[in-house]
Amino acid sequence: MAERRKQFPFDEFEPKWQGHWEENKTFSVPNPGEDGFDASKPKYYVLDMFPYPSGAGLHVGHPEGYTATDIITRYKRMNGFNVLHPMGWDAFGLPAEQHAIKTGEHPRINTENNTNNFRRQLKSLGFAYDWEREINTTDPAYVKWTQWIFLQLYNSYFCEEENKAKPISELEAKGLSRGEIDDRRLAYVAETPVNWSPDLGTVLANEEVEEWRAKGHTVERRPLKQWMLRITAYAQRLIDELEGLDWPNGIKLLQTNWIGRSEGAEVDFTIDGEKVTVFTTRPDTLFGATYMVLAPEHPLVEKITTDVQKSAVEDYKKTCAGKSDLERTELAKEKSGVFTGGFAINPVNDEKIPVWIADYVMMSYGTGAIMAVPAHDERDNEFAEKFGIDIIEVVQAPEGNEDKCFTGNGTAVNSGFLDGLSTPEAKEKIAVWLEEKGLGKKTINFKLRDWLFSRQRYWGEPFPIIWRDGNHEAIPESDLPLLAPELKDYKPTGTPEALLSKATDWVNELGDGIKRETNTMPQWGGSCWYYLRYCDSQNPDAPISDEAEEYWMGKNGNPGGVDLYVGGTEHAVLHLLYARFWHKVLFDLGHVSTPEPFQKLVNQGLIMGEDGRKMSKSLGNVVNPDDVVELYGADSLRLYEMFMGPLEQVKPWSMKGVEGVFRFLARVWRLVMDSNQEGEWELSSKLAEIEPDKATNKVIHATIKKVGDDIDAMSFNTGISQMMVCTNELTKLDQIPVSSVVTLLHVLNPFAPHLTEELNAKLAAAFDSVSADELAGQTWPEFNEDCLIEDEIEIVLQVNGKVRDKIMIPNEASKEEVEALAMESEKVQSFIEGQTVRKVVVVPGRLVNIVAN
RNA sequence: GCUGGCGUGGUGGAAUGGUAGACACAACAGACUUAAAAUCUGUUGGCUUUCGAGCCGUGCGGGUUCAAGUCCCGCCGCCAGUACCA
Repeated sequence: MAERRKQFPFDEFEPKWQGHWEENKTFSVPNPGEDGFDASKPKYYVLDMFPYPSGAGLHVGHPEGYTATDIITRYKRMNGFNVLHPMGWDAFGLPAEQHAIKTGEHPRINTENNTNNFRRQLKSLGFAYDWEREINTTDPAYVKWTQWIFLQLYNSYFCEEENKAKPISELEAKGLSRGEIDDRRLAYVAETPVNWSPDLGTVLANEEVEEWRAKGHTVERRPLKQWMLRITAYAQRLIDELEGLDWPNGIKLLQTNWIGRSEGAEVDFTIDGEKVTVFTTRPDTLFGATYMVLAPEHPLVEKITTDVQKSAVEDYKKTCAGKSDLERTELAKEKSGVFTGGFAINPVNDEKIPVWIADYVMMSYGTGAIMAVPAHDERDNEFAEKFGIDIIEVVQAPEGNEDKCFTGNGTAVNSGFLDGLSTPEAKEKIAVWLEEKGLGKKTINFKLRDWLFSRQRYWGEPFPIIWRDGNHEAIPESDLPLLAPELKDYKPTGTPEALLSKATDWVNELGDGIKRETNTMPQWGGSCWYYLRYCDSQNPDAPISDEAEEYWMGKNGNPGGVDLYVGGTEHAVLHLLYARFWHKVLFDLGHVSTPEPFQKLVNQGLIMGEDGRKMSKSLGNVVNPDDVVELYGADSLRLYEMFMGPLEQVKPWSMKGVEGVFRFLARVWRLVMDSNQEGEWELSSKLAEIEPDKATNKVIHATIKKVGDDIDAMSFNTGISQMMVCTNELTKLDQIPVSSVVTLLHVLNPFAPHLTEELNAKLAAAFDSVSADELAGQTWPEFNEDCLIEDEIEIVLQVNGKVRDKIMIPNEASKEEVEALAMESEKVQSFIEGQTVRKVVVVPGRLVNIVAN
């Protein structure tokens, strides 16, 4: 295959057209108020998840989603939309910093090299991006606004009454103290146990821990003072407002579960006169609580532990503290715990129940304390059996249920005043009772934790914050962007001290005992709002102008601004949740006009290696897009990625499959071009400016319709197969109507833009009837329903559901006529001979089913 | 364990409840060629066949329907996410 003869000169015309598009800024789209802006056109915003420009370059997975959005972009343009289709770089991040640690080189250098390579690769695929809007999260001009948004968070609080963020100045006006105000900011400082990775030299968000552990780094927990973002304030809205979005149900569910709302009640127990509140979703089982468990880190543990138990409790706490979360889960098979020696009073019956500590109770969820009901909770059951604690049944299972530990809804028993009530009724009654007695109340708990937002690395946005007398303060907006100083080396400090603390001059440059904050923001910062910046990427005065925001993210009745967002499932939770959170804050503060960022979301499926396994360097099954472009051209790569199967599906790569679509494109080429004696390409002699016959017209119009519908439905693979059918039909003709070929080129253009532009230009040069305008600027061909109507149609004849014959009947035949014609069929007759016809079902235009026995 | 998703030829896949396997890959046969590549044409789910055709077939078992790959119930298998969330 090394010396394959090129079946069409893609290596000549692809770079030519790419250069043409670049020079002419074909896909640049002006903003409202700019030259050439056409306000009469509706907008369509198609967004790709922007890549992290890694050293490995583009992977074949990238062009999968990018080609899909590119097809939509070109199709929408041809259908009269102003289409915003931008690209940029999520360029902060650990790999660049790891590289800097190794080489001593500033991470910016490596990042720039990688970015240049990515840009070259994307341009070689002919994507219709508006490169004028290109952004890079590490650009000072971009960092400035990321920091600006952080300050919006810093200067806001969440107003419970109005369920929205409001300016912190309102609290100042109310005369709240500094401490009270700082406690309510959406961006705040807290001392919390964090995931510290000594070899990465940074802390990680809970959500990131697994990823870096998998890469072989160690992560341990330790308490540290960190910047947090109050995402929990938005938990309910983040669930509720998923409703109006056109997202895959699986992703909505994933987010909902991640936020993890659960309804229940808080109940106050007392231990030695000390109040301990537990959270439970089953207050109806309160009479069955036979022990209590506190998280090992619970502040009350020390107080209630008896002298006898002291050393056992201390030992247990030590073991837990030493365990990472991972180890804690790995050991989850076996319950462990220690009795504190203390007892709690159950408020419903004044029973004394033992208080234990166990690592199956988390300090970070609920109140860090539970009432254990071993009869109706599997974990408590396992624990109670192991340690010989009483198990009292308080919910009677419905008839027939044999579960050893019944956790469903039933009827309350052994529960005093609750006896005989159904579980929901009992929950209601006990809640009222608790509230009346001042012993508890209904509550809602979320799994979602506040977002740990600081990192100790270098290659990220510094916080625009200074410390004065132990208090934090925002730096003035006019001082943005605040850029990190140059460092002599990028090695981790080995302590949780941030890397920027090495730059002592910078830290202290403001004098007067003022110190700069030395933490930096995580990579999420830049990626949380990049879709907004694209709308107005060069604006020096604001992250986005109101006018641009209203047009591109605009109010068209949808809650989400971006019309279509395509990317991998790996961002199903974190990125999408974080971006939604920021967007909502900006919405509350009046900076954006929609409550949600992304209206429609599509996840492309992973592309596996040819061996069916995940592509990886170590398996040697990675496909480099550059190689594919070299051998078969960009159009072939684009078309193949769309032809492999449904976009959302996981599917294996096949070089043979690439050859298949390459052959198809070669057939399209040969519809127009022929090689002469000298082996040069010349216009095909079969082309003629003739009216297409009925059959040709039918396939052409069927193709216009099917391809258009399939692009709308993002069923690209079936659209391509229709174009293959169409091409095969045209190839068979002795005389090929030029108009039909031109139509085919129009519908193929979004998929294979280079080839179609080249052929269209060649046809335009030879035939007056062909417009010399670029296809990219032309409109989508009109589809004529009449062309699909046949005089005669084929009808399937079934007897008892089995196909027995096919007949041609006039298109306009009535139901009765169709039935009569069906009964005349000899084959039908032979199958119903001697039987009684019970029923005849006629499906117009399709089939007749005769039921007989 | 829980929550999603998926099971269709040798392969990727196609089928508003209405002809299962479109389109493509691979394979085989033929044409062109000294030959190969490329290209073009044909065959290609299984079984039976008197070559007319017949029977079976969408993971397994049931059901609804004139009609089920598609809808419902119960299993089995694979993939992904998640992990003691009280």
